[in-house]
Parts: sequence; C-alpha cells; structure tokens
Amino acid sequence: MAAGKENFFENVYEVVKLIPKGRVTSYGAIAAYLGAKGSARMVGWALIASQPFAKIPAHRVVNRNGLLTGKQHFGELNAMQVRLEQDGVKVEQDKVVDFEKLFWDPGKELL
DNA sequence: CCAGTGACGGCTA
DNA sequence: TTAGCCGCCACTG
Repeated sequence: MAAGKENFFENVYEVVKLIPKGRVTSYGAIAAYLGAKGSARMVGWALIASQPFAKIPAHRVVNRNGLLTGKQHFGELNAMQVRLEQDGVKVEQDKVVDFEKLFWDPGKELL
C-alpha cells in the first residue's frame, strides 16, 4: 500500500464515514464527488477493501436504485438490512424505503 | 500479455 | 415500460 490510487480509496472511506446516521448514498454520487464520475464500480471495490480495514458504514452505500446490491459481502445477507434498520433506515426486499428522501449527496450536502 | 469479472450507471432498442 | 448492452477502472487467473 504505498500510495497513488490509494488516495481514491481513502477518499471513499472519508465520505462514507461522513454519512449521517439514518442517511444513505449511492456509488455514483461518491464517485462523482471524487472526480471518478462514471466509475462507480471503483467505489464498490474500495468499500470491499474498506470492510476489513476499518469500521466503515458501507451499509449506508447502495446503488442508484437504493438496492442493497452489496449485502452479499456483509457475511450474512440480512446483516446489511439489519444495520440500516438500526440506523433508522427502513428496508423492504433488500431495498431502501424512501431512498430519495434518505439520499445524502456528498457533493451537495458536504460542499 | 490477454481475457474475464465486478458492491454501477447511463443509453438504446 | 422493461430489458439488454456498453463503458469505466482495477484485480485475478
């Protein structure tokens, strides 16, 4: 882990950690905020790497549909949903309820 | 070195 | 409206 691209990962962790409780965001939003607009996949990759690294609320990051696409990487499939519910986010069918309302844009709320 | 895959997103048919 | 394809960047085999 020397440096360079790691900056991108570090930025992802920073933003995700700044997500307020009860709020959620999307990969594309983070990617766009970091300047990697269009490369939302890299954000997902960063979260996978962030999982064992630190306590990153990755469960607050979902896809553009508000679907818990990454629940599979939380160990148990319901772990992500449970965590979201503990944060005050309602989840139905592995999907965030009122995703638009709970959506937290780093480039808009943070900026 | 080349090919396939992946926690996504946007466009086209 | 829904379904399918391509594009993005990085990692593994």
